[in-house]
Order: sequence, then C-alpha cells, then structure tokens
Amino acid sequence: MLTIGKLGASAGVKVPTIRYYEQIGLLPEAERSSGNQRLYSRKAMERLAFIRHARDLGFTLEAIRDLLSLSDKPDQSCAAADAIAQAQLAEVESRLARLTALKAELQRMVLQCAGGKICDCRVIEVLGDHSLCSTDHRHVGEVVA
Amino acid sequence: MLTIGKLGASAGVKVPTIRYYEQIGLLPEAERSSGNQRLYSRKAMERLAFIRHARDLGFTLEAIRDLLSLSDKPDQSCAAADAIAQAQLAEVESRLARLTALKAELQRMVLQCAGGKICDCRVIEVLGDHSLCSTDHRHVGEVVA
DNA sequence: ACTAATGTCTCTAGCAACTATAGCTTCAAG
DNA sequence: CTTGAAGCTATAGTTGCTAGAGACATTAGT
Repeated sequence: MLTIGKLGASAGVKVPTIRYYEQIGLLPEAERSSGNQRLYSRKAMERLAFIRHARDLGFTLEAIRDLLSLSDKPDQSCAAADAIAQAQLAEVESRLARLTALKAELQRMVLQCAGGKICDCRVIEVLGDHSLCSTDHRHVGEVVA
Repeated sequence: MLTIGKLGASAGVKVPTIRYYEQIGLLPEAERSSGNQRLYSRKAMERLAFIRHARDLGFTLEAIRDLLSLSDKPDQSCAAADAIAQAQLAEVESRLARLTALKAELQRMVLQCAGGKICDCRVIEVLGDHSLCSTDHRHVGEVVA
C-alpha cells in the first residue's frame, strides 16, 4: 500500500490533485491508515495512471469519467469508448487548424514590425483593425486558449 | 453614442463580457445616461475591437492590458509590443507541436479500435498503459487544453 | 527516547475568462 | 399607455487544478 505522496510520485500526479480527483468522485474514497492517512492499492495506481494518461491526451475529466466507467464493464461494446476518442481527435484536429491560422497571422504581424515607434507599429495597428488581416480567424482565440 | 447592446453587437462581444472587461479595468468606466445606462463613444468601440481581435489571436487579457497601455503611448519604441507578439507566437508554435503529437497518438488509438468488446479495446488499453504509445506526449494535455 | 523535519490531514480561497441567474429598473415601439 | 426587450447590480458557477493555513502523523537522526 502506498501513501498519497508515493502514489503521486509514481503516477506523476501532484498530491492535491489526487485529493481533488477523490473529491469529485473520479477516484474512489481511499482506505485510511490508523492515523487517518490515505492508502492506495496497485489498482488505485492503475486507475490514476489511466486518468493521468488520458489527461495528457487532452481528454476532459468528464470524458475520462465516461471512459473509466466503460473500462469497468469489459463485456460491453467499445463503440462508446471509440466515439469518445474520435471526438477528442476531432477536437484536436480542429484546434490544430485554428492554431495554424493564428500562427500565420502572428508571424505576419511580427515580421512587419520594423522596430520603430509605437505609432508606426504594425503589431498594434493590425490588432486594431481586423481588415488588415489576411486570414479569417475570428472567434478562434477563445477556442484555442 | 451606443448602448452596451449595440456596442456588443458591433464588436462581436457579449454584453456581460463588456461589463466584465470594465470591472477588471480593461475598459474604462463608461459614461452613463440619465437612466444609469452605459453609453459608449466610437473610441470605446475601437478599444473593444482591439481587445476582441487580440483575444481572437489568443493573447491573454494580461498581455492585452500591456498592449493597450503601449498603444496609448505612440512615441515609445515598439520593442515591447513586438516582444509580446513574439511570445504569443512562440506559445502558439509550442502548442502546435504538442497538439500534433497528440493527434498522432489519438489517430493511432482510434485506428486500432477494431470495434469489438471493451476488454479488447485498444482505446482503453492504450490509455491504461503509456508504454503502448509511440510518442512521448507526457505533460502535454494540460498545456494544450 | 527525543527532537526535528517531513508528510499528511481538512478547509477555504484563488486562478483565467468568462457565463448564468435573480430580481430589479429603464427604454422604445405600437 | 402598456408591454416586451434591453439594461442594471450582485452573486455564483464553470474547468482543472493550485496555494495557503493550521493541526496531526510519521520517519530519520542523535
């Protein structure tokens, strides 16, 4: 059995994050030692590693909650899990497209800055006037940030 | 002079967001009508459009705050504005690289799903075992999301 | 056995950048 | 003149944590 600190170290998750996951019901309530400290089994570690890995891949905690409950029912079809992964892939692809457009616009902006005074600065000017842009990147930043 | 609703419509910003920007000091306190409603000049509209555009490009409100204060001082060097834009470009490029790695991993995962039962599902399996991954995408999702 | 240094506990509050709700007042159109 | 839309304030919620305070537990060194 591992203490919360060891568990966190071995899964690469910070201690408060583990407690947070327990609080929101993503991890089951841990056993406690005689001194009221949390103790974790290997199974708990695997579950945490799963969460960690899915977070690394950009899945939301809600999606992970669904994936976990699916992984607890090995006999069901994996269509649902596949759908979640496909949705995540689509999300990532959409962000990629948006970010690529942003990158082009930012590059244009930065390249045009001749290093003079603010009043001549293309960075400021472009920000103030969307029509100076080459691509249509409206409503993009919020999705990307 | 525009009401807050007209201003929002013309700049593509929701009304509560405008009030929020005022609250955090990104927009100056608006004039008020006799009935205590906010009224905006064209100048305010330009400022809001600037903010909107910078948000679209992914700048944080803090960066925008800096850019706005720079744009109010037309005689200074634009080095600072350029630096902010360059930093944003670097951030976008870094996110692009991470997202590209994520996309590859997700594609691999989804492609391997043969559509059977959960217990055979590669999606679930890969999530549970990082060593099945081809790329090193650790600590990536959090930055991208 | 004692002490000091960690580690852990609970609880609360904070971060970005909004969004939503409630309950009220004001304005514009018919 | 009335009604419905738009505006007002204030508060709380969202996501996924992170930071802090103050108290108890455990472990390492002497």
